[in-house]
Amino acid sequence: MTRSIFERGTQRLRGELADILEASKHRTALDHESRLQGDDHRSTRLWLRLLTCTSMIEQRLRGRLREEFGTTLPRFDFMAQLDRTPEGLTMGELSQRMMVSGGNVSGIASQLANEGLIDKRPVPDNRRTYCVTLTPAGQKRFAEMAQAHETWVREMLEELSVQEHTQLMTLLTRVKAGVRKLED
Amino acid sequence: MTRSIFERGTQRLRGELADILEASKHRTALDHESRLQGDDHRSTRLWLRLLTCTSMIEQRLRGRLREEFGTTLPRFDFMAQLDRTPEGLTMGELSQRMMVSGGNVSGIASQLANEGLIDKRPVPDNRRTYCVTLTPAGQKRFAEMAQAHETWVREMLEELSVQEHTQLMTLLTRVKAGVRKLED
DNA sequence: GCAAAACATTTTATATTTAAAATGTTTGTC
DNA sequence: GACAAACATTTTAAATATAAAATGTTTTGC
Repeated sequence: MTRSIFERGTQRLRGELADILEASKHRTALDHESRLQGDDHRSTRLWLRLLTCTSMIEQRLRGRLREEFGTTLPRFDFMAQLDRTPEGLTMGELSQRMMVSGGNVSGIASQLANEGLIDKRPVPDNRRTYCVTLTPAGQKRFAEMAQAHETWVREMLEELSVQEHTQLMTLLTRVKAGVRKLED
Repeated sequence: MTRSIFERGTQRLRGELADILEASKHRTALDHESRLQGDDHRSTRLWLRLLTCTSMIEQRLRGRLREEFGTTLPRFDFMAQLDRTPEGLTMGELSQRMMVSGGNVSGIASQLANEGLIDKRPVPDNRRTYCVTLTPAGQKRFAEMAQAHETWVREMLEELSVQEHTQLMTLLTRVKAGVRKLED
């Protein structure tokens, strides 16, 4: 594999890069990566690219969910987790899986409970925890949304070939493992 | 830094089975992907993997910025964008680059202005816009944070080889382009 | 010129999110 | 059994986020 032009490190190539970035400003939309400096480390570049991709997809999904189902991404995520586990989840498990704080889950749960989309019943042998499940109405509602959601996601990622999907998945597995390793 | 499950010691006196279950829980931590069903499309799997990676990195950075600099990710992002462009940015440009709403940028800007970290001065030939720049104090503060920030990001992504970095970057370029194409 | 449209920003109202404190509950130790 | 520690959850306060309305300003089309 040949070294990237960014690593040859001559002043001239730096200048060329600056020109390319400058020129592309006019046709390229602005995003998180616009904050990059010429001397930023490739890890920073990669992180901002990752953040940009996720933000773009997230905003598109959020808009669609609001327009077509009058709901939000976190509420959809909450219901998706429950749909996956019909036997129910505790608030703590939901918090962990959704990767948000416990207080956040509490708030969303009381909303969904008020709307009759989820059930929250005490567990006999542990009065600290609740078992949260989708109600039949919640299951029905989620099924409709899930289908649309999958269509939207496919639409956004269908540019990639099956092989590229696999490659990207593999690389993200490595990222995930690397970050997880730091969490102990 | 949270201690591992194995070091907590309070629940050690359970059966062998419990330990095995506990151990396997630790191996595969829960996250967004836990909601996946066997029949979910690979695009959905990829999206959730992407979301998980971004969330993990985001949470780590947020915690560090709070602990070590008493600030937040959006404020850091705001300052990073300004540091990139010493000639200044308008509120609208900041909103676009940070990929958040205009009202949001307004709020963060007035905070940072109150703290003397940014300057917001009117532009002579267009009274609708402001030119926002870092003050010298803001530049100094940002420089300290940026160095730490880069270290944290490198730490999280250093598992990947240079080649993997490049591959991942390339694939995310394709994702970005694919999503952008839908935005009109 | 002049009205209408487009623009840049702020304000408003509401919802989301986090960290941390508060509230009960269960477990471990002696 | 007593009691401290760990636990699961909710509540609180502050920050962040959005969408939409409001406020000025500039541009456009006639």
